[in-house]
Order: sequence, then structure tokens, then C-alpha cells
Amino acid sequence: MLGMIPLKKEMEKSYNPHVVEDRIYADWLEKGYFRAITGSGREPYTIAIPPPNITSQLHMGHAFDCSILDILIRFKRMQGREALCIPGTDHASIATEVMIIKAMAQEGLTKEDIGREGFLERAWKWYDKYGSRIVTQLKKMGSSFDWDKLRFTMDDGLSKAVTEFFVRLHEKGYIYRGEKLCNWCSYCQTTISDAEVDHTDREAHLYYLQYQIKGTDKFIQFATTRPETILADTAVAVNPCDERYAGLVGKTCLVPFANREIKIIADDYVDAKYGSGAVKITPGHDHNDFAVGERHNLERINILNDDGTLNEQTGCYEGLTVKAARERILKDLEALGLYVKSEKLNHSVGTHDRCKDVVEPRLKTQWFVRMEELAKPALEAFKSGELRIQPERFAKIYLHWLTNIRDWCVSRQLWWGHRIPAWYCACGEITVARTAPENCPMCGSVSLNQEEDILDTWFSSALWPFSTLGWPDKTPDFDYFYPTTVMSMGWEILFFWGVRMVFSGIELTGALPFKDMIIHGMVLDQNGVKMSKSLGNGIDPLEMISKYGTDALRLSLITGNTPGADFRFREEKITSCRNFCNKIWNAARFILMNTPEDFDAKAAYELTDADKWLISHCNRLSRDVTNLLDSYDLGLAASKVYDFIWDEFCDWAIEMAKPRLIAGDKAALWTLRRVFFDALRLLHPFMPFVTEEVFQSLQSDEETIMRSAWPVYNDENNHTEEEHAISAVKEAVKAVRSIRAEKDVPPSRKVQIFIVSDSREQREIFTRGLSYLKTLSSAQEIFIDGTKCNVPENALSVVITNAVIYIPLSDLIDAEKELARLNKEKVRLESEVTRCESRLANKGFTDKAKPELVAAEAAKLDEYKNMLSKVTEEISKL
RNA sequence: GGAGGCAUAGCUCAGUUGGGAGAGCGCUCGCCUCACACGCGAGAGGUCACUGGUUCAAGUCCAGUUGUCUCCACCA
Repeated sequence: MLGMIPLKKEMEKSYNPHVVEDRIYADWLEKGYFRAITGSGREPYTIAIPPPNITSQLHMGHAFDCSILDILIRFKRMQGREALCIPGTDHASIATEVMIIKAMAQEGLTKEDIGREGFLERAWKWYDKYGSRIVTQLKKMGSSFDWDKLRFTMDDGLSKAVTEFFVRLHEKGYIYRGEKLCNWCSYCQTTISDAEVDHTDREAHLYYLQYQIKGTDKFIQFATTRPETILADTAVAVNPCDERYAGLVGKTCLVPFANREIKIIADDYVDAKYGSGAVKITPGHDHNDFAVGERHNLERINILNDDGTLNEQTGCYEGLTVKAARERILKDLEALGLYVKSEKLNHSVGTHDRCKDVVEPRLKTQWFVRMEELAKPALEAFKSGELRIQPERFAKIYLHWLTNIRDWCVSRQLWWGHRIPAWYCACGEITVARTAPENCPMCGSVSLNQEEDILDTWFSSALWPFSTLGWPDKTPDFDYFYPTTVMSMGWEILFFWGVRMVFSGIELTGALPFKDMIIHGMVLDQNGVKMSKSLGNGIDPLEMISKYGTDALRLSLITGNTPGADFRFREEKITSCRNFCNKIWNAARFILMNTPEDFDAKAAYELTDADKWLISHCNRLSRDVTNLLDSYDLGLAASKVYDFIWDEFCDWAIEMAKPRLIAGDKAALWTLRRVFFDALRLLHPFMPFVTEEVFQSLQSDEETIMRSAWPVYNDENNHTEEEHAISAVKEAVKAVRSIRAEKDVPPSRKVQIFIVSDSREQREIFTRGLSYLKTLSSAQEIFIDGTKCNVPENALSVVITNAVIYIPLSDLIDAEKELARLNKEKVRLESEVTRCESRLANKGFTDKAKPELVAAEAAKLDEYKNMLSKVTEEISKL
């Protein structure tokens, strides 16, 4: 009898993640399950996590990333691979520096107030605080990362890797220093790379101005959005084919205020149809003009100070901000009669992605990496198929970026980061070296100064897959675990980071840093807007964990999502995943309650249709889930397990097992346990905590599910006939339940059921399934017969495949309604018959479709015809 | 200007080589059925954006149209 069995262990009625998760995680840590063993002989499977920036706490995007990686790692670990996941954090040079400066501003301090050393001291304190907080948060996500290998981009080893990278590039001639037009952020007072510039549309004015042509009283008109830069103009350009200006090319005009004479030149860059057809050329403050200037050998003038004010080149405008200077200059031009008109214009303005301040192109001497040669093998790696990018469509971004790559400006006028390993001597010599040189190789001077600038933060991120394993040293870890297997990232950093890891990995290690680059989407808020701190629409993963538990959050981020697609965050989804945790918990509780102390799991039991149906189903599930995970389709894999556990295991298997368990049938228990364990194993990567807790409660052969063997598909466990038998039982049960619901027959009212079938095989199926049929359809008695002569008059009838079910409920029968119901069924079957017939009559179908499909269609036709005739017969009786 | 995504039930989204439209939430009806009301059972609800093409067969493949979101580039 149920309930008579003493419980081995009490289980609460509902699952409480909070009492379980921390305890289990601590246990995992203590047992060292996350640690990968170098040189174990097992095939390595390596992932380096995208290191979160130490700028802030974990957000939903990190939680998402973290879930994906942990699913893969746990899956492969269970499959027997030596699975290593390396965690870490990124110093995020500029992003962190901006935040520290803001924090200091609260105290009324500036960088200069405390100096470089003082600032770095603060930065390291920042790292101590926020870096460790991120680690705590990653652990909270249930991540099975190897914490012994925790790395930070500014660790000694990783910094050594950065220096090595720079020096090697320098040795190959890929590093150069030069004055080029850079993106200058006046707020952060540093250059930034092209990738860090966001273009945003802003309302502005297009001003029509004019310069007087020297020696004449004529003027040449041009349009500009940035009148203040006329002070840096060194030419006016027109299109060579523009006849209006043909006579002016080669002449000279006058820049007011600067009192400079500049040439009128002809260049294809100018669009004769735009504006007046003439353009002022400012090589010192515009990327296009810089290019024109190179072609025509024009002087480059810089009119900006580092803080964004105008410099001494601008005479009386010196010290004004760009905005103030613009207003003054317009007014002054008007006074000189050089202002013509203005129009409203919507145009895009470059802003810094970190501080949102306007980026000014200006001349600066910076360090650059020549990209041409580095990009080639990275392109080749993809084209040859060695590097896989999934989903494939993201390869376009990768290819586009590498094909159109420009030299990489790597120097930053910041303090928090890796200082460039270059030393200046008063003689002018610059020495690039791994360690500080004792004296200048040129003049021998011992007075050398290291470059003040630091490197772009991505310079160190680019090395992450191998610097974390000890490169440039030949460490055992590097030998064993490199190259890594998978790299995962959001599409928004594919070009920042993914591309750079590939080319630097190939250059430095001679190998692709990873085989598969998987790209995921972004987490959007419930309105479909990207979650961001500035919009304040972010949802804190930890808050969700404290409400619903880690497993619920993890599953909700994965299940039912398409790879690479952005998706909206919905709290209701976490709720339903939380409910699923509870479902698993209660399934386990049920099994526990029904498992006697002396149950022998190793004995051989006589299995029934229901047992084999369940085993067969789970066997197929193992195959599907494995394949889906191997192709990185995590969303579909998760939903498959979810559906199996809820719909098949809980709603059918457990329900069918109940009468057998009451009768003391050990085979039923054996099957439930066995299949449940496999289902838990398949689910474990997605929901590590609840699966572990339940797994440990139910058995003692294995101490952790984490190291349990991943279920493997086996042909021997395919039971087609039994699956067919159980679907017939399910069809009958559903038919009875449906009638009962329609007639409002409460479960408490037990009924008699007559199942009439002229097929002996079918009768045997129902006879074998009698106990399930009885329980699941709330029947008192079930009679299975070859003829209907024993069926009482006035019974409700429902036709199913190969049988008719009669339920004698004379008090509920309304002949008219029954007629209507049966007629509706008749119409449905008739249309099915017609559909099958027309399909089979189509020669194209019978000739070209797969033979098994044609055969299946013919079988269905027979079935429908059979059912139709039975329905017709029932109707005639009414 | 270049490229890409998306358009399927009231909402949010799945839909794996082309072969009878699915889930969660919401809604309706009935159930505290001895694992679970964070639950159980039964339902309602869809011209798979539009047009054309390929095919015996299209939500699925191809072309175009419309709407929508995004990325890259440019914007005197």
C-alpha cells in the first residue's frame, strides 16, 4: 500500500532552491569536481569564459553566457572528456578608468590630484572589490568553472603575455608609431579605436559659408556642419568634372581670421550635386579630408587642445570650447559677409561608447598595429573550414570586418592598463623590449623613459584563450588544453574580440585559439529594448535567483530560444521554470516514497509494455538531446528534456505506474527509477542543482550526478511494438476522459467501460493495459470484448482506432446531442478519408514520395475508413 | 549606400534534412484523484505578413513586395 513504506528521507512538499543551492555548490567545490586534470589522458575539452569587465556586477547577458558555457562543460564532462572551463575577469582599461574617475569626482578629486601611482592604487582596490564580487556572482550561477585557474588580464602572467605580443609584433615590423588622424575623446582625454566610436544621429545645421577668391571680388561657396574647423582648413575642393568651378581650380582663396591663403583643388571625392559642390578641406580634423590631404600633399593643422578647447593656432578663439567657438565664428563670419545661410540637417555624430562624449577626429602621434598581414590567415582559417562560426550568418560580420580592417590604434592616454614596453632616449631612439633596457642601444645613455601610454584593453583580451593557460611559457596546461574547443560571445563583440583572438592566436601560437566560435544573441527587456545600465531597464540576475533559484533562471535563459537570436526577458518564464523544478522535486518525492529500503536495483525484472515504452522513449531522447547539444542547439535540447519529463514521465509514466506500485510491482519501480535517473542526467547541464539534490536523495551508488555517465543511445532499447501498444492505451484513455469532461462526469463517479474490438491483437493490448486504463479513466470495471452483444443499451459510444468504447451512462444520454456529436465525428472522418484518397490518387505522390510515406498514408486510409464505418453504424442505432 | 534578422494562437516565442501547425503564459469548463493547486483533466483560439516561383507536396527552399528591428559605412 502507498504510504505504508517508511521514508528513507523526508522531502519537503515543494522544492526550496535556497536551502539546496549553496550547500551543493560548496560540496562540489570541496570535492574538487570542477577541477580538470592536466595530462589525465582523457580528451580535453576547453573553454575560456569571456571575462566580465570589473566595471560592474553581473548582468543578464553574463548570466546567459555563463549558462551556455556551463551547459557545454557539464555535458562534455559527463561524456568523459577532460573538461576545463577557465574563469576570469577583464581589467577593462578605459571603462574602469572612467568609473574610477567618476567615483573620485564625488570626493572632489581628479586623476592629476593623486597622480599615476595613487590612481593605480585605487584601481587595484577597485579590482579587489569588484573582481571578487563578480567571482561570487559567477559561482552563484552554479558555474562549474575551475576556480584554481581564475585569471585576470592584469595578472603578472597575462601582462607578460601582453608584452611578449607587443614585442613580437614589433620584431616583425607590424608595430609603428605615427601621426595619424585619431578618434579623440576630450572627456577621457585619450584616443580610442574606430570600433569604440558609436555613430548616433543628431539634429544639426548645415552652414553655407564662402571664402573670397584672392585678387578678385568673387567668392567660392561651400557647406559645412563644423564652421569652427575653418581655422584648420588647408584647401577648398571641387569635383574635377564640375564645369562651374573649372576656372577656379588652382586659384587661391582666403581663410578669414587665420589669414591663410589656401588652394582650390579638384578631387573625385567631392560630390558636385551636394550642397554648393565645393568642400572645405580640413585634413587635421576629418577622416575624408585627411585622405584628400594625403593625395594633394596638404598641410595638416590641429586646432584642438587635449581638453577639447581651441588651441593657440586659433588666435582670438583660443580657450573657447568647440561649441562656443562655433557660435562666435558664425557671428564673426556674418559680420564679414561670409555667412550665406543655414539649413537643418540630421547627421550622425561620433560618440565615445563609454562616456557618450562627442569624439573629435584630430592629429595625434600614436602606436599602431599594421593589420594587413595579420588579417590574412584569420580570413583563411574561416574560408578553409578550420574555424567554424555558428550560427553561420555571423560569419559575414567576421569576414566583413577582416576584409575592411584598418590599422589598429593601440595606444591609449590612460593609466589603468598595460604600459607600452617602449623606452625613449633623449637622443631620439625608441627601444621596444621585453624588459626595461639599461641603456640606449644608440647612444648608451642610461636615462630612458618608458612610454606613458598604455595599450588598448582588447590587446590583452585578444590573448585570453592562451594567456590564461600560461603562454608565452610552455606550461603543461598550455600543452594539454590548448587550443581551446569553443568560444562563446554575443554578436556585439564579435569584431571587437572574436576577430582579434583569432589573428593573434594564429600569429603567436601557430594555431587557431578555438575551433568553434558560437555567437549568441542579447537579452532584451520585456519591450524588446536592449538592457543597459544607462536606460535603467536591466534586470539583476541575482534578484531573480533570490526569487526563483538559479536553476529556474538558467533554464529560462536557454529553453525555447533559437541560437544567435536576441530574446526578451520575461519573469513569467522564470516562474514556469521554477514550477518545473518543483515538478522534478515531486516526481522524485513520489519515487522515494515508493522505494522500499530493500529494493534491489540490480535484479532482473519482467518488463511490461509500459516499461518498454518509457525506456524506448527515453532512449530516443538521449540521442536527440546529445545531437542537439553537439550542434549547439541548446534551446531545443532543453525543451525536449522538459517536455519528456513533464508530459511523458510525470503525466503518463508515473500515472500508469501507480496501480502497479500499489500492487507491489517492482518492475514498474525499477523502470521509473532508471528512466528518471537518465532524464536527470540529461537535464543536469541545464539545471545543475535540483538534479543533483534529487539524484543524491534517490540513490547511493554514485556520489554525484556531475560525474555520472551521460546516457548513450542504444538500439537494443528501441521498442516499437510496445510504444505502439501504449499509444493505443493513451488514445483510449483520452477518448474516455474527453467524453467524461463533456458530460460533466466527476472523477468520483466510477463508470463501467466496454471496449469492443474485432482485432485480437488490439484486445490483447488493452488487456495488458487494463490497470492503467482503469485508473486513468476513473473506471470501476472494464470489459474487453470481440462483439458488442454484452454492451448495455443506452451507452455513450466513441470510436477510436481499431475499437469502439462504450460507456453506459443512460441518465446522461440525450439522443439528439449524441447524434450531433457522432455526426460531427463522421464529417471529420469523411474529410480525412477524402484527403487520404486524393493524396493516394496523385500519381506524383505515389511515384515520387518515399515508399514508407506512401505505405503509411495507405494504412491511415484503411484506419479512417474503418472508423468511419463504425461511426456510421453507431449513428444508425440512435 | 552595404549587410543581416524578424513577421506563426490574445501575449512571448519554438518549429532540427520539405511530408498532417506546437509550447509557456493568458482564457473557458471541471477537479484539493493518497508526488506536486508552483498541481490534474478537458477545451476554445492560427489564410504561418503579402505576391509569385520550384516541387507530387512549402510555415520550412527561391525571387520579389510590405512592415519592423539591428549592424557596418557615409553624411560638406
